[in-house]
Amino acid sequence: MTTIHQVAEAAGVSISTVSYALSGKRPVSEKTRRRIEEAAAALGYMPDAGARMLAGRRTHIFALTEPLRADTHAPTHMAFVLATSIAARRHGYDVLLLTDEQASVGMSRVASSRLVDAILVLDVAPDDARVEIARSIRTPTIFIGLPDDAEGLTCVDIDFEAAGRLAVDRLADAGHTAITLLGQPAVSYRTSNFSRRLRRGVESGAQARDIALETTCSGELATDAGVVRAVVEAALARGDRAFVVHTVTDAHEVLLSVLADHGLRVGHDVSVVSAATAFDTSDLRTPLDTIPLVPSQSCDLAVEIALHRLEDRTSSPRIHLIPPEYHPAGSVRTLADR
Amino acid sequence: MTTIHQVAEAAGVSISTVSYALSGKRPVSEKTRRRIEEAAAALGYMPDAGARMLAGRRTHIFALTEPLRADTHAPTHMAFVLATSIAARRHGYDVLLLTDEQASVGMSRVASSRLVDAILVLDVAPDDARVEIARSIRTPTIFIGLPDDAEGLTCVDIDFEAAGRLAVDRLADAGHTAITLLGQPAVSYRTSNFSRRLRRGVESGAQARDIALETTCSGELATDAGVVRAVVEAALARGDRAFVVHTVTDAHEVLLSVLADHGLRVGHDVSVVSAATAFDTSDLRTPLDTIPLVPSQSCDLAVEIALHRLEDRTSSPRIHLIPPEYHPAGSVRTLADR
DNA sequence: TTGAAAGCGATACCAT
DNA sequence: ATGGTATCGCTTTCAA
Repeated sequence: MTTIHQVAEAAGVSISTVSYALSGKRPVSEKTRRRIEEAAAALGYMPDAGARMLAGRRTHIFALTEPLRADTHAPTHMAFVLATSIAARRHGYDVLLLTDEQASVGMSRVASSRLVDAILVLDVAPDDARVEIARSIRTPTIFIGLPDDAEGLTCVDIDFEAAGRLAVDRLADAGHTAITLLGQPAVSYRTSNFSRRLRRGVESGAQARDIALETTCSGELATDAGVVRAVVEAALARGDRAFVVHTVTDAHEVLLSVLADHGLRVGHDVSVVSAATAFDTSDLRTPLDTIPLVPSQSCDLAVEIALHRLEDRTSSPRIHLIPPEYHPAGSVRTLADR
Repeated sequence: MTTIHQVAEAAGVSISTVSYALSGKRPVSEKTRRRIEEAAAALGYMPDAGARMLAGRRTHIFALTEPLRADTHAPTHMAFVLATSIAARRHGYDVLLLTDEQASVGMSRVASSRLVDAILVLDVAPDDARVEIARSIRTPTIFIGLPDDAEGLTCVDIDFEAAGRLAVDRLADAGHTAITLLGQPAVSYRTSNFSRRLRRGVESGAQARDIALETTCSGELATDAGVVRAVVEAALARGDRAFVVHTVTDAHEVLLSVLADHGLRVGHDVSVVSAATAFDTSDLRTPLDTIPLVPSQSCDLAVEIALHRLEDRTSSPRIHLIPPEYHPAGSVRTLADR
């Protein structure tokens, strides 16, 4: 093992100079800095993590809590974990996993043992148990998602309400007067807040634009092709020609296949907007207008806020809502087609 | 923050006694131990992670490297991460995530900074780049999976070859003389070793039992319902009435639906064994005999081996293959049905 | 611009 | 059975 002493000796300087040269926390003459860097590289020096944690005020580790619920959509979840990890590494941070039902206990543990500098909370439930833990510890905690009671918390999330309104606005602009929301499985409205918020946005958007709205679920526990098919058939029977889709891939395909069965051309006879989807809709048979859910947006911001909180301990909690983006792909009919 | 000194003072003993009492590494009289535990609990004492890492020879952290490839099956992957995390926590260990393409760099980093005591390697590819990294570092590294060249490595995995043979044996015992292996998507045979090993086991089993074998893939890049349907139709046309299924959920459903279309009763007219599946086949319309892939089996063992390696640094690398288990559910025809 | 040295908070050895 | 203390390798103040 190479220590800072050996690097110092090799470079002919003191250990403090080595420390400062490598951390950049104090100006070091160009020449000695190069010597130190060369020595460090030659010896394969890497500061001891434990020593750094003990002496410094940073551990360079974030905890990431993720309560793997049964209804967790694995691919989306993984995308968030990956995005968080990449964002953290970009700032020299590693990610410690706090999985399973022990997430709450784990938070207290890593906080009081000073194992991590901050905690990032994924997959936030409306009445998340981690909320009260977060309030009880001094370790900065950032929620990626919005619980019902966010008092005193720092949260980062997409503005799902705005996303819902945005989707409706586009459809209303295209001249539609009746919209069907093809929503998440019913269980999602019980366990997640983002689905509710999106639905609320769609509802308020419809009200504001005087649109007739039908909101539906894509199944009970999971997305059910039969349910989706029935919902779409009913919508078409009502005369609805505009859909806001907020669910997983499969339902998109069912929707498109039903529309095709009816000989309806997406972007001409009917309009479809896919809202808050984490996957790539360009793989679908018909490209869809999307309001994408980009994990890196939330995760990058969460990491930055965490770091900022470490710099400035006095900065106060806040809710950061990221404005939704609309990505057109021709699936909403234009004025020319009316 | 509570330190060991404060606990010592509160309990009226020295810090070394506190350390020993809490770690149990030295006998401490029943009475003083209770006093110490009470004081620690009252003060909410939790040893400082950095100090422990520096002073002790353990960090109590495992690294878990996972290269999230495009074809990674997210739910299965998550199950392995969860199983590892649970096994680690059971021994007082936390799990540090090493994601993305930087997995190799990350391994060297956490090894030379002594951030972790051992590294667990998930989702092992046949020619995994992490193999050479593992050979170049001193940190004990356990592969959960088997690379082509495992020389000098410690690996834990299900014995997929035995699983393949087992599946064939059961079908042969039931009197079948022709079997179709409904395999993974083609890409899987390029990126994973376990699919190859299972196929090899099926092949050698078929040879040993003098069974006509047809091996197929369930699509090119991903499981493709059309391909699966065609494969099953072809098998039925050939007269095959026995299937070994080794792929994800969807293909199972397609298989069952085709069989139903033909009026074939699973467990009577046809036999089906699902091999090395991580998901719950009892959700299918027809329960299937399975040779389950239980993540906790591999992960628990991997963690135990890692800990053992830390105790006894001289213990030599080894490949640990876990024997497959056969779980009957009535989907293989019995003698009575012939 | 650089160096010396005081901690950081545990563990574990050496005493008693 | 318990206590004193050297030690781990770094960060950071204080001095020069």
